[in-house]
Amino acid sequence: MTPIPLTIGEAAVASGVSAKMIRHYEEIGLVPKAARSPSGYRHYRDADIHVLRFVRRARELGFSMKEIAALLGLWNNRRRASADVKRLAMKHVADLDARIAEMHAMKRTLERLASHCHGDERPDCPILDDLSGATR
Amino acid sequence: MTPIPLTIGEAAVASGVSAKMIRHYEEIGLVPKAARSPSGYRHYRDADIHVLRFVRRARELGFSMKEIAALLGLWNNRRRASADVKRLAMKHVADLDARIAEMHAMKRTLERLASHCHGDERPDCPILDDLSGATR
DNA sequence: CTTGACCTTCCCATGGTGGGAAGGTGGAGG
DNA sequence: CCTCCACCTTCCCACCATGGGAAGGTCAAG
Repeated sequence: MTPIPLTIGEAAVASGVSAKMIRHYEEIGLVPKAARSPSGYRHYRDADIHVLRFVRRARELGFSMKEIAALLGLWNNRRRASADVKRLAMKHVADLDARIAEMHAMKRTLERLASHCHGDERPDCPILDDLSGATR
Repeated sequence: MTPIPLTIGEAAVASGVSAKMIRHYEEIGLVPKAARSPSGYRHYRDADIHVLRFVRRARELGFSMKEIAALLGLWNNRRRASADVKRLAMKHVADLDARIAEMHAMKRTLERLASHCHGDERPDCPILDDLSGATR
């Protein structure tokens, strides 16, 4: 019943983080250095997989590496205040909002320009006119 | 009345593209190589500034460098079909839509998690629970 | 014992952008 | 004319997150 540790490839499958990225996360200090077998192979236990999954999930939610480092710190700190976690999350929501608004503005502009473009064989095109600075 | 060419710094101010980026655009072949003074200084005429402004505007609308290269090609091709421009623009709108949807999904998830987080001194926090894979 | 799948480290690429070092140029004021 | 400063040049490095691939070591199955 000794828990057999996983190799990095198995850990990648188990966590959903590529082996490349696991090494990278270790290198930049986001996750602790993995234990090594006598021959130098990294090996991973349940707790390590857990951390990797945490990182993957946070990436899926769009957190930056710095934010994830902070989240991992809070996760590992049993005396954290949930307010700190919430603040970090809401800050990220605000960032998302800003980026969404920016892209939405681009989208609106493009749709407006495209709606005036006949989109046929003729060369004249309000989209290019806008880009070239005409009539602005 | 000979048009005095601008230095790269002046071109940067006139176009809104930093000198760094002007050199970069030239290096990757996005814009043609600038003419040079005898001492090697790049110099820019109105037409060149026009191109740089085109690039800046396209970047503001979120087009990638590859897309901008294509747009510049169409811009310079008097026999272009406006349909080609429109297709490129609408493809970009679709890309924006996809990214917006992705970020919106992140936002929704985070808001839901945060709404269940009391955000006070206590350590227990549904946000961290979700990230750590609990109750999924 | 060979073979093939895996592991290791190392370097390079992406996409845009910026910082900065080391050295040359140009123009204005003394 | 000389000096000074702002500008120009090229070159390398950094970011963030990820992937590709080379060269060489390891392990297990056949």
